[in-house]
Amino acid sequence: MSTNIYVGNLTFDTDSRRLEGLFAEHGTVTKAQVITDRDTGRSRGFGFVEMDSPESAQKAISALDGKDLGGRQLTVNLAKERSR
DNA sequence: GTTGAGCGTT
Repeated sequence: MSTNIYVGNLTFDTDSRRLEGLFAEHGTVTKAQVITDRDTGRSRGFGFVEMDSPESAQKAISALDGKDLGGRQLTVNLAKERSR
């Protein structure tokens, strides 16, 4: 099982700590990171969150996927492997 | 506005 979560369609003002706070409402967040472009340093509008257990991750996903945040509907699902 | 990095190879 995976505890790695992808969070997309974020507003560009959303940061890691906001993600952490959001997911912490549904489980224990072990890591939270909003991705910024490595080359330009600009926000990419998505991030990743890791929970302490698969059940927490799933719970957070079902609870937050499709949620409206800052006017945009969040895309939340299990993250894929780093390579793309 | 959509799936992470950096370095040689899961």
